[in-house]
Amino acid sequence: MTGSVLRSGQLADAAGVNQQTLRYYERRGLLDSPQRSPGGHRLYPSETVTLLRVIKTAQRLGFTLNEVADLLDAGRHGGRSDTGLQARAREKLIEVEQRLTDLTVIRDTLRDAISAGCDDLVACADSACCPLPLR
Amino acid sequence: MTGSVLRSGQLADAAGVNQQTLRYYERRGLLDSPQRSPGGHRLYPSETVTLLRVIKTAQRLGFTLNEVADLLDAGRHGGRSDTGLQARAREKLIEVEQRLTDLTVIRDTLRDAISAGCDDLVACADSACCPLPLR
DNA sequence: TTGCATCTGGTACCTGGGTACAGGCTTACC
DNA sequence: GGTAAGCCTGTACCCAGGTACCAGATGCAA
Repeated sequence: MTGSVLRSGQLADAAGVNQQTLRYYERRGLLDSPQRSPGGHRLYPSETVTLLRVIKTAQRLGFTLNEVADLLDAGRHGGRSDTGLQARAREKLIEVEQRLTDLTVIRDTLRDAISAGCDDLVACADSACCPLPLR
Repeated sequence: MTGSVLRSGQLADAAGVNQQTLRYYERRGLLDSPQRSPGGHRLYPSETVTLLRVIKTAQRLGFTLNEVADLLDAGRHGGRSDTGLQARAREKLIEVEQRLTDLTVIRDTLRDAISAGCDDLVACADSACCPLPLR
């Protein structure tokens, strides 16, 4: 069932990814070098579609491609929990929470600037009542 | 009081910015080309320190340098409110709120993955009970 | 066998926000 | 007027995550 083979265009279509991106991921170590046809064309096992979905999911969770590559490696040769997904997800969660905090401050500041009626940054810098944190 | 003149190194120090960044901002249109000494050295009016603070503040609020440049231009030749800070801050607020929503989903997903004990992305992709949105 | 779609490697380019370096000129201070 | 610090231009490079283009080779069906 999963034994079929895909050419790069088919894989790209199936995974919703640009064909160049496949070669890029191969260079980055996210995809193994696939089998080749006698003429040199790449032949991917169909599981690669799943792998690409995994990569895209991890990216959406905020992992960089380097981190995704590490994560896949850790999975491949059964690293224990200090390098596995659990530990890394915990670290990433902390990063995401920090970013949420920062963005919340930014949102509140924008709201303050809007309700204070600020309409010119340079003028605000001279005004004592502007809510913007002009350092 | 504000009539003094700064050389680029002094301005960079006063504003907490790299000296190359000043030239970069000049190229990008954020800073006007300053006066020059007879030998060609840049001489900035001391108000430029304030301007740099304004730029840094706008950046912290999530505006790109292009947007900051527009914002400064709008302030300079008194554009009315469809191009002023008010309108742009409202647009930026919407972007920031969207980003907050996205990041909240990401945070919740990370938390789910952690509490479900996921430790291998590829294995999770085959498991029906994994909470990760492997599309 | 012809003809078109697809694929190849290599290289260059993109956005965004800078930073680094080289080789030469200017300025400031003693 | 010597010397050291500071500044000049131009160019190249960095990060991340791709995308675009090229000429030439392959794959596949009729």
